[in-house]
Parts: sequence; structure tokens; C-alpha cells
Amino acid sequence: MSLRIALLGLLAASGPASGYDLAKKFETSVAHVWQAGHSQIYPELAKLTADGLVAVEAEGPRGRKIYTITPEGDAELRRWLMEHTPSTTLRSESALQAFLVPLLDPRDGVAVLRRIKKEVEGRLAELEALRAAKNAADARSPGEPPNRFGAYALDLGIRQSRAALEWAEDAMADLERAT
Amino acid sequence: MSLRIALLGLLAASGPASGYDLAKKFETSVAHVWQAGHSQIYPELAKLTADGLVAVEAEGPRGRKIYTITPEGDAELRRWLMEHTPSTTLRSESALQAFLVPLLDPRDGVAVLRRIKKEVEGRLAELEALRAAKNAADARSPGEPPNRFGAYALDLGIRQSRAALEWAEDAMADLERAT
DNA sequence: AGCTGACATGTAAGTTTTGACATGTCAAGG
DNA sequence: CCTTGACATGTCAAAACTTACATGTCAGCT
Repeated sequence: MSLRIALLGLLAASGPASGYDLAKKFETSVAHVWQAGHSQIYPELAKLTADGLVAVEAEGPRGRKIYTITPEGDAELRRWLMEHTPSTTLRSESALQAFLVPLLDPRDGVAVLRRIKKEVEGRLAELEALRAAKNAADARSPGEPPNRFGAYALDLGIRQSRAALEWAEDAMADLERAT
Repeated sequence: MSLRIALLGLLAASGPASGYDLAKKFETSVAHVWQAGHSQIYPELAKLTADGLVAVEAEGPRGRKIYTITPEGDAELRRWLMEHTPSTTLRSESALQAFLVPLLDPRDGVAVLRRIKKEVEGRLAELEALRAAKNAADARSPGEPPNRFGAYALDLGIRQSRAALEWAEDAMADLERAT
């Protein structure tokens, strides 16, 4: 379900796009919130078309198909946003490692935490770069209200990454005391 | 892979247990890090047994089977912890909703954020209850070093929930300014 | 003219996850 | 004795996801 919604959302927010475009946007924008590769996206777009939630607006060069959201699709999107209680399913391999770290002896545990910390730092840097790019884009069109689409999620990601970073530091310090 | 590791980890940390016990622990401890229902756990235990990573130690009443981790299982677990770079795959329906909120008019957006905030509050309360229970258990066995198994992950969850809570408040305030 | 690399779309096989179905044991209370 | 509810284990079909395979177009460079 969520994949459909993510696709409908991108079409609603950024206008008509091809499967290829949508796959790109998954990498650069929604990725921090929901991930999907093109092998999932193309079939889903076909299903959405069959269900009347999107339509092929035009065909471009190289077999490019441009999809638009239909009014039904828009209604579905809004309904999901307003009514669907998000599942709280969580799955994080990093957190699983963090969970299990006390099984290792402290030296090894610290090494694992250090690696996790590095990954968090990388993610944080990515997110901050995205936000900087967004801010720059907003600054280029003064007068216009800034485009907040995706901005809240970005902010959430940044805050959670910062929290994870502090956690990694404290956890390492704690483990080192036990060495 | 991660499911196996989670099961091996629980067996390594808490000693022999049945599939039923492990399913319970998934609900009350690992759940904040990795989720799985019994319909996934039983077949996986069978596979782990076939692969020699766990073994049936004893059979109790009501067909209860008690599994133990084998030395091979323990080695596998440690290898994964030390060597496996966790995948950064992220999928959060709440974050997806947050991402899409700006598509709604501010009034509706605030309502969605309010709901997300309530869910985060619920989760935070759960995690804090777990931590309180853990602390109480540690206090009951003085002298013993506190059992840190799962504690780091719990701490991470709590910090991230707090960050999400602050985010929700700020995002709502931001949206309300736009009303 | 040929090569490279981004553009563009798909399929297929295999794994993981979900949700429903199915079955049976045992203890405690009415 | 009977019912209820926790204990206990499983299977199955469908959906979602991953990874690899497969094919072809077009622009720009050499």
C-alpha cells in the first residue's frame, strides 16, 4: 500500500513524471522515508494505471511514458493521509546490532558502535546536504512561498540522526568504562 | 538473515527457550528493533536447526520444544555482529505521512501531525516502561552487574522518540503559522 | 562511424513478511 | 464437568521486496 501512496504523492507534488523520474526521486527525496527500486516501481505504476489512480498522459522518446495522477488517485492519497493509522513496524539492522552489542566483549562492542556511528554520520551529512539544496532552491525563487514538500520528513530525519549520533557517543563511553 | 540473528541473539543472551518464548520476547524486547510473528519464527527455528546453528535441547509438555544455540550458531552471531555492515533500508509509514503532509491544507495537515505525535507519545511511554522494568530488575539483584543486553537499543529508541516528539511539536507550530 | 554513458522500461526467480487458518494441551474457576 | 484463556506449534496463500537478467534508445564525443 505504502508504495502506491509514495508514488501518488510524488505525482501529486511534482506533477507528471515517468517511471524513471519517479525512481530517481525515490533515491534523492523519499528515500529517507520509503525505499523502492525501479523493479518495484514499474509494475506498481502498471497496477495503478489498471486501477485508474494514475494515467499515461503522454509518451515521449525512448519509450518514455509520462504518468499523471487522476482525481481518483488524488482522493485515494488524501484518504490514506487523513485516515490511515501508520503501522509502527520497525526494522533496523543497525538497531539490532546495537541491541546485541552487550553480547560481545567491550572492546569488540566499541568497534561495532564506532562503525554504526560512522554510518549515522554519513546519513546525517546526506540529509543536511539535501536540506541545503532545498534551501538554496527556495532562495532562488524569492517571493514564492518555500516548497515545504518533503521538508518535514527531512527535518525529522535530521533530528533523529542527531539523536542517534549522541546515543552512539554515550554508548561508546559507557562501554569503555566497562573495559 | 536478520531474523536468524535476532533469534540467535535472544538464545545467546537469555539462554534456552521455546519458539513460543522467543515470540513473546520479540513482542516485549526486540520488537523495537526487529519485528516478527510466530508464523515466521517457527519455520526459521526449523531452518536454524537444519543448519546446525541451534539444537532442540529438550521437549516439555504440550509439545514444547526448547532450543539452545550451538557453538556454530554463536560463531555465526558474532561474525555477523562484527562483520556485517547493516543495510540502511528505511521504511516508516509515519515518516511517509510526514513527508506528504504539505500536500494537505494546513488544517488537515495539523490533524495528521497530531495523530503522529500521539503515536510517538505512546511508543515513548512503552519504551520508558520497559526501561523502568529493566532498572527495577537490576535493582533486585544488587552486586550483580546490570544486564545491559538490549539496554543500548532501548536508549536509542527513547532518544529517537523524544526527537520525533519535538519534531512533531515544531512541525505543527510551523503549519499553524501558515493557517 | 563507433563508443560510452545516461536514459528508459521491463521480467523473473528467489526471499521475506503478513495475515489467516488450523490444531491441540493444560490449568483454573464456575 | 465444562468453559475459558493462556500455552504451544505449525501451515498456507498472498503480498512485498531484492537481485539479477534482459533489452533497447539517444546524445555527445572521438
